[in-house]
Amino acid sequence: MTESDRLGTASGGAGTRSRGGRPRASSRRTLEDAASELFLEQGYARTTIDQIAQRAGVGRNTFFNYFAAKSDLLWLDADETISALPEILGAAPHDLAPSSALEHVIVALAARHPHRAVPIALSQREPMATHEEFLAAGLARFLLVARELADFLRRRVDDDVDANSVRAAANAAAAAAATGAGAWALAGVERGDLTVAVAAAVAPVCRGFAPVLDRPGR
Amino acid sequence: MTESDRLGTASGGAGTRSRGGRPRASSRRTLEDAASELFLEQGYARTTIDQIAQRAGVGRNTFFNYFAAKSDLLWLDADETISALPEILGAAPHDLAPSSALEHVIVALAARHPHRAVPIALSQREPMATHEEFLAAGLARFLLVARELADFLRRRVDDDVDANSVRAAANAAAAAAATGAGAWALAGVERGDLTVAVAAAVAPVCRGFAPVLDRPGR
DNA sequence: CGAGGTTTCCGTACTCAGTCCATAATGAGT
DNA sequence: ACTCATTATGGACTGAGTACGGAAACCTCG
Repeated sequence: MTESDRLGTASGGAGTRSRGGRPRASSRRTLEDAASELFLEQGYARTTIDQIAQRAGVGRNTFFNYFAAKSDLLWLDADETISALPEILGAAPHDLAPSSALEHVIVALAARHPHRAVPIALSQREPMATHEEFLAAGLARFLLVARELADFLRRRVDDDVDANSVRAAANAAAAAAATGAGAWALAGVERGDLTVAVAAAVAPVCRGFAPVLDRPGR
Repeated sequence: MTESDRLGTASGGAGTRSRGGRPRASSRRTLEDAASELFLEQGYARTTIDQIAQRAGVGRNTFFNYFAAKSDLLWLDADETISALPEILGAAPHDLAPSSALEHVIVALAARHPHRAVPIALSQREPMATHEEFLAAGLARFLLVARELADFLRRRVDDDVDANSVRAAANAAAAAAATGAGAWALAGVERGDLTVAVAAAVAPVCRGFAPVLDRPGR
């Protein structure tokens, strides 16, 4: 159950198998491994889904049974981390002001990320089209995180706080976090700690939104 | 020259025609109009590039001569506004602190946008895939704006300010602006002023980054 | 006027991601 | 054994984006 429900994935995780039905073969990991190998050998752009499925010894349609798009393969590690966000949101201490809680959960999420997991698309020379595809797929992750952050904030904030301000805070903080994470990922082999990069980027945003979010009345 | 160079567009504007060569037919506007009609009639998803080209009385390849992707048609108005950003950056008063200048230029850009121009993809019921395609294409615009803002900031900021902080500020401010613009676009027929929506979203970010950006030394 | 040169236009053909559908396989529950 | 739910698989299809080659239109220089 480590890999709860993925993103656009057609319910890739076998978390909630009600009962019955043909059991999933272990195709998911096989597909991931085949894709990783091929990406290292030929790069992402020059690897087709047919090749991945063929090397995994599986039909082409089975690929789409596990992944909604080819670009999902570029975000496997990030998805793993992101899937822990709800748990982190639930465990956030209640004595923090909303702006501080926002900063806290983002840093906690970054701390959860395995240190070596940097997307394949960045560690290899890829054509520009691949880079754009990578970013577009990342946008979906960004929006998912930002939505969860906004919901989290909305629950913690006084009722008279503008809903648009809440979303602006969540999106701006998420963008700052993404910037920090991007800088971390693009740094050389001796990149520092992801947590500090993210924290440094997010802190100013949360400070700026503190007057807006933290108990404007009372 | 109103429409300088577009985004991925294969140099759509006839701004820098060195000399010679077959003159462009007036295909660009014809294609835009044909696309608008078809989008209203059938929606974006159910409209193929073949149909657009055919209605415009033009070959299919000519379409890609003017637009790099189908999704570019969803951002024509926004691109028009964004193309004014360099001019706005150049005209920003020099007596402003960097964080205030950042806020100023973003609001000025929003003020430049025509009040009625809201993307077609939002004013019509479209399948989710279209929405995602729309957002992915918007990401390219976002990154373009954020990069220009970061360059602008880097020029205005003291040398000892961390480059990553500069990019975080630019990205967070751009994300806040995009959030405000999105809320504005999604609001009903009686949406208020884009400028105030963007200003309200961006102001806290700039306030938060002020201690980081504005003369840390001296 | 003609000869390059350059750019746009157009048709054709191709690759490949993603969708749809019908069918078989595999197990659980009864 | 029978049903039901789920997965696996194969085949066919759509449509975006690319590549290439050649024709048309206009320029400038001789």
